[in-house]
Amino acid sequence: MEAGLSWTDERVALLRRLWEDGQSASKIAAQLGGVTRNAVIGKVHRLGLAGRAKPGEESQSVARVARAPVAEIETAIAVVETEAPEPVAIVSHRPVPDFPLPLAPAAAAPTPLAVSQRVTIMDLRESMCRWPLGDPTTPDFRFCGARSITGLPYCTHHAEIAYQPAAERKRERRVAGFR
DNA sequence: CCCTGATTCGC
DNA sequence: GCGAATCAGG
Repeated sequence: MEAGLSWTDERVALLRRLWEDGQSASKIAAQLGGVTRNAVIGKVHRLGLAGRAKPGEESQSVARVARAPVAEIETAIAVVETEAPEPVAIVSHRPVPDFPLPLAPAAAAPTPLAVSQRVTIMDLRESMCRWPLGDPTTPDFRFCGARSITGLPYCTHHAEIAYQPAAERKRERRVAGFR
């Protein structure tokens, strides 16, 4: 689904705005969705607007130093609602509720980690837990953000919830009354 | 190791 | 035109 992502006028416009706004290529790619930072950089060059922020000089549009990150979050949300590309696809692939399940796994030790960093998609990086917290359609939507297990999209805590043994699920399903 | 942009080059 | 791979750097 949504395989036809390309540089439409809208996407190019957004790219221009964000790039000139000082966003890094990777962040722009995340907001656009469906493209990598390389693609963004490549496009930026083709558009002939490479190289902003010279290390030695600059400071002329420092007026917008404190931009509200809200706009960025909104764009991210818009993407979630419409195409839901790579970076945010995980929001829907998990049929598990976003609250701790009431089952007691033998040693009920929920893993003592620095839980709840709560980050926006802007601060979410590849090595961070992508467990969604809250409503993706509201500005307060966050991701867990804790250190994720290498190779997995979740931290140890959320991985336990996400990847439950088949046996556990069967039991739950029966309890839930299915079939 | 995390990240950044720049460039090349096969498609 | 596009973007993965690669390069160069912080």
